[in-house]
Order: sequence, then structure tokens, then C-alpha cells
Amino acid sequence: MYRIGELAQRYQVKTDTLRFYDKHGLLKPSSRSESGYRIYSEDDAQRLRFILRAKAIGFSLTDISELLSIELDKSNWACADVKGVVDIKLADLEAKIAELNYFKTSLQRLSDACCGGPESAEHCSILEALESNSSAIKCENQTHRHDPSHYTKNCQSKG
Amino acid sequence: MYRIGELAQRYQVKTDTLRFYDKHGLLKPSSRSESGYRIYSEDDAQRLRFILRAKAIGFSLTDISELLSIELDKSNWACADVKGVVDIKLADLEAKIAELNYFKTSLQRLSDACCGGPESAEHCSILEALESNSSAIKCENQTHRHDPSHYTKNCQSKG
DNA sequence: CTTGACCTTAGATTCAACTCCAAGGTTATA
DNA sequence: TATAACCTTGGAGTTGAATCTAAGGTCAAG
Ligand SMILES: [Zn+2]
Ligand SMILES: [Zn+2]
Ligand SMILES: [Zn+2]
Ligand SMILES: [Zn+2]
Repeated sequence: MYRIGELAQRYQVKTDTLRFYDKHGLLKPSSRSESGYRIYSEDDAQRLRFILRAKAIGFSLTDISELLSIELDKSNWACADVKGVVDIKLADLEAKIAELNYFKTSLQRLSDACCGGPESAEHCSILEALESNSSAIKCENQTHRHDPSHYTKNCQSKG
Repeated sequence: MYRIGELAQRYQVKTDTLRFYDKHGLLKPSSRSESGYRIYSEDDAQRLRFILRAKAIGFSLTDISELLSIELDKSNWACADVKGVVDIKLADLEAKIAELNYFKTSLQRLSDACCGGPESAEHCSILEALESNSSAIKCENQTHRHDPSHYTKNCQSKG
């Protein structure tokens, strides 16, 4: 039996977080002391471990609520239900990663075209790319010539 | 010269969004009509295009403010400043992608171990992984045997 | 009997980037 | 002149996951 502060310290979370989980139904302490203090049992601690593990894997608290409700009543759920939660998450994640990779490629192209030196940004290829409609990026060493050691290899090859 | 609705329609944004950009200093219309309507010039439209392009590449509005203030006063900034903004974003993005890939791997391992069938979740390997402390995932076809066509190749190989 | 560490609650705040609302003013058309 | 389609403003709401605050109750030690 733990009080909130003990459980928090044991699992490296804030007491605020445990109160938040209580309020939102993820983890209600199984009892209260006479004076109203939350008292967490070993089962509660196990449930907290479940929550923290699921969080570490990338589930949202909403997902975790769903998993916990299945967990509490396993025999009335099928593998399909559980795997469904995971697979939806996986698909979201893949979409998110694809989007970020797209951003990354775009930014990488911008970065490669800029010398990054102390020269005036008047002809900076990054700003020019953002000003213009075209998706082509002009390498700076055409418009804005200086020590080629500044440029990354990607861009040097064109100059 | 465009009124807010025209500009919004031309660039497929909501009028609310343009008002938001005005309020937050990203895009202030260069004039107002007598009755107080926002009037956007061609330069304003160009600035909006800059904002939208930067957004599409993955910059936050805060980043964009910074880029715009450089853009407005290019000669007093260096390529290093501009490239700095891009490279910081790139580093953030890489960290984020790495984190999401870690989540993805974890979820993929969970998903692979579960049959996803209509069988009771009582011995579902996903739930078991979340209950247990170990990071190892037991494939279901050891505890919970049924039509092996359910399993993915990753998991079948162990059964 | 008081200090200090702990606990309680409801409710406000944070971040981003909008999005929506109410209540009212303007303008073009029928 | 009325109707609809615009526009204005300030301010509230959204999502997620906390984090923080204020005002107060509890408990063990000295
Ligand atoms: Zn340069
Ligand atoms: Zn540059
Ligand atoms: Zn199964
Ligand atoms: Zn399963």
C-alpha cells in the first residue's frame, strides 16, 4: 500500500500525473485513508506499470484507456480487437513518419544549397526558394560566389 | 488588391487563418478600406505565399516569423543566420523521426506476435507484453495455439 | 505547539495553430 | 427595401498531457 508520493517516486512520475490519471479514470487508487489520502495497492502499481509501458511504446492515454478496458475483461475481447488498436496506431505512425521525412528532405535540400557563411543573405538560396514559386533550388555558388569550402558536397557538384 | 475572402479563396486558406496571421503579426494587410475591411496588396499575397511554402516544408509559425524578419531586411543578415534556422529545424526533425521509428519498431513487434484472430484475448501476446516487465515478446502460437495462417512471417518462424 | 513534509480539491495555465461564436456593420443585387 | 453574402471585433473552445496555483487539512518529530 502506497500513498501518492511513494508511488510517484517509485515510478518516477509526478504526483500531479497520478492525480491526473485518477481524474481521467486511467488509474483510480483502490482505496482511500480515513483522512482521504489516496492509497494504492500492488494491483494499482501493476496497472501503473502497464500504463507507463504503453506510453513508452507510443500509445496515447486514450489508446491506453482502451487497452486497459480490454485488459480488465480479456475474455470478452478477441485478439482482433487488441491487434486493431496496435495496427491503427502503427498506421498513424507510418503516416506521421512519412510526413516528417518529406519535411526532412525538403529542408535538407534547402540547407545543402546555402553556404551558411557570414556573407549577406541578400542572395541566400534558402530565402529565394521560399520567395519563388518553383520547387527547384538554385545553388548559391551561381549567384553568390565565395569560398566553395562552405558548400556541402551536394551543392558543390553543381558549381 | 484583395479583400480577405478573395485572398483566402485564392490560396485555399480560411479567412479565420488570415485574421490569425494578422493578429500574430505574420501577415498584416497593407491597408484597410474606409469601412475597416482588410485590403491585401500583391506584396501581401507574395508574403502569404512565402508563409505557406515555409509551412509546407515543415516550419512552425514561430520559425516563419523569424525567416520573415530576415527576409524583410536581408542585407543585415548572413547566410549563416538563415541556414541556422533550417539546420536547427532539421536536427529537431531528425530527433523526432528517430523517436517515432523507435515507437514504430516496438509496435511492429507487438503486432507481429498477435494472431489478430477472433480468439479470446485471454492469452494475447500484446496484453501480456504490456503486463510483464520484460521487453521480450512471446509469440502467441506458443501459449495460444490456432490456425497458423493468422500469424505474420516474423512470428511464425519462432512457432 | 509548532514546523515541515505530506496530502486534499477545483480550477487555471501551458503549447500550436487554428476554429468557432455572437453581435453587429457593409455592400451588391433583386 | 430587403435579403444575402460579405466584413468587423473580442473572446472562447479545441487537442493532449500534463503542470501549476491557491487555500487548506493531516501527521510525525522535536
Ligand atoms: Zn551564402
Ligand atoms: Zn544562404
Ligand atoms: Zn491470438
Ligand atoms: Zn493477440
